[in-house]
Amino acid sequence: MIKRIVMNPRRDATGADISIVWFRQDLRLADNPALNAASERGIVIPAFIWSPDSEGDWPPGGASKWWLHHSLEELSKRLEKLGAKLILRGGNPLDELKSLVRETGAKAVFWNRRYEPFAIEQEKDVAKYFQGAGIESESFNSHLLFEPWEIENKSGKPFRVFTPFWKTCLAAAQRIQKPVPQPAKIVSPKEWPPSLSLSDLKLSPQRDWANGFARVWEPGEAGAGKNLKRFLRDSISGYEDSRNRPDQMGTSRLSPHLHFGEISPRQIWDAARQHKSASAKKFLAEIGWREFSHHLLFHFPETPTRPLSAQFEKFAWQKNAAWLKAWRRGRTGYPIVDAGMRELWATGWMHNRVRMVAASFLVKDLLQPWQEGARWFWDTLVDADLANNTLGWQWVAGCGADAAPFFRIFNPVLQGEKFDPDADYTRSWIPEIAALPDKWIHQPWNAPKDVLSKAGVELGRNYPEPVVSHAIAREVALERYARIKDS
DNA sequence: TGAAATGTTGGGGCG
DNA sequence: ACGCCCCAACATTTC
Repeated sequence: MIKRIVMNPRRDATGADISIVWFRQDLRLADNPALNAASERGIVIPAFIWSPDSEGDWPPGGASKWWLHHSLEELSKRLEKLGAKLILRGGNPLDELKSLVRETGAKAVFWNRRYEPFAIEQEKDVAKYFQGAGIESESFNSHLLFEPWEIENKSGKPFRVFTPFWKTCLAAAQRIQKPVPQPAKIVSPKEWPPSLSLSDLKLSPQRDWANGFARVWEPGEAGAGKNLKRFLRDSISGYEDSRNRPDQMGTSRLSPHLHFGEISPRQIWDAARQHKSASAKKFLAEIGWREFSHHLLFHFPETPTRPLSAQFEKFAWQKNAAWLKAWRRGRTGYPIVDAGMRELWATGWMHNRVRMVAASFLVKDLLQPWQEGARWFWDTLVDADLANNTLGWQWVAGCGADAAPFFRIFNPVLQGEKFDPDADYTRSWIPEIAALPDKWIHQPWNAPKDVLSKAGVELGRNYPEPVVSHAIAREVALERYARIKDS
């Protein structure tokens, strides 16, 4: 194909080609193929466009915005060290890219692909426009190990079950590309186009509720690297067991870094596969679940709001605003559930084991639609990711791909006793019952009166009575499930 | 990446 | 010594 030459009077005086790198969920310099493509070509204009109105029904929530603010700050600093600058814009992505091309005389636009339905449409529009305008545009995969259309079962359909999906991925593992190093230098234009300042994007919370976040998290590429290093050094060998322990630092805590692309799955794959243990395989399988969720969202774009299993459309939920509120606030009266919900609120994250317990409780004990839970997580998680969040909630509700059977109902008392045996986790998030002995801390309503009063616990006053009885709620849930089962 | 109900087994107390 | 019962421990089935 012959490239059309576009004369532009404002071309950079050096004559070198100018390319825009449209940063999105790839806020890193290493293993960033779009950035590398641009820097190999010549002058690079790195740009981020804040466009919450172009995110379908899923504009980033408060916690995500907090993270994004700090991640952009870090990316800016890293680019500045290379003599470059991150151009910030707000508005419709295509309009802003058009302006940037016009202002800079850029000849090419590069980006790394996303897989949410609205993001795919956005990219199609951008590619189509620039093709028509004679500007080169190219997108790359850096967000997944494989493209969703590359992995299929023998009849050419997407997998709906994780194990065969992941087996197929592992069999194709030699196709996973090695991470590419970050460009040694980035050539800058003589003059930078206008940029908003970070504070103009208004990503930081008005009220200062995110203090707890900063104590736990270090957004950005450096923080991602530290977490990976710490995990590989301290935790991967015991991961099989410790991953289920919210009272321990047993997980990688890479989820928000992965969501914002501060680290790529290829980098994680490359680093972790050196470890040959069963635990390392388990960890890589978690990267596999992330991969699976993205492939599913690509193939089934309705699933953020609609159950993959159609019969669940008829499930008789029992909407109850008070119960939903109690769950959100961490006031259900079930300590392990409340601890998780408070950890989420305070830090923007919840341990995965506790996510399963808390989610199961909302869906199966409180009979609230899983979409309500997904929406709350979306607003409060720093790692809120449409693919992962959707799969997680549909898995818990039993209505998605490779879902837990509906009748698999977590008992919050047993889960607490099993996975937070010393109750360190529960006590740290629910100080009002911290003085209860281990025997009763996961079920304070069963504690003898004198034990409660000795611990300074007055149920219904400083800690709630259970919002529902688990034993009864379980029966009700099973009965409602039976009603839709064979339809 | 469950839990509860139900079934089975085997040791020990006891007549 | 033997059979019976109880029940804990474990296994299987069911939801």
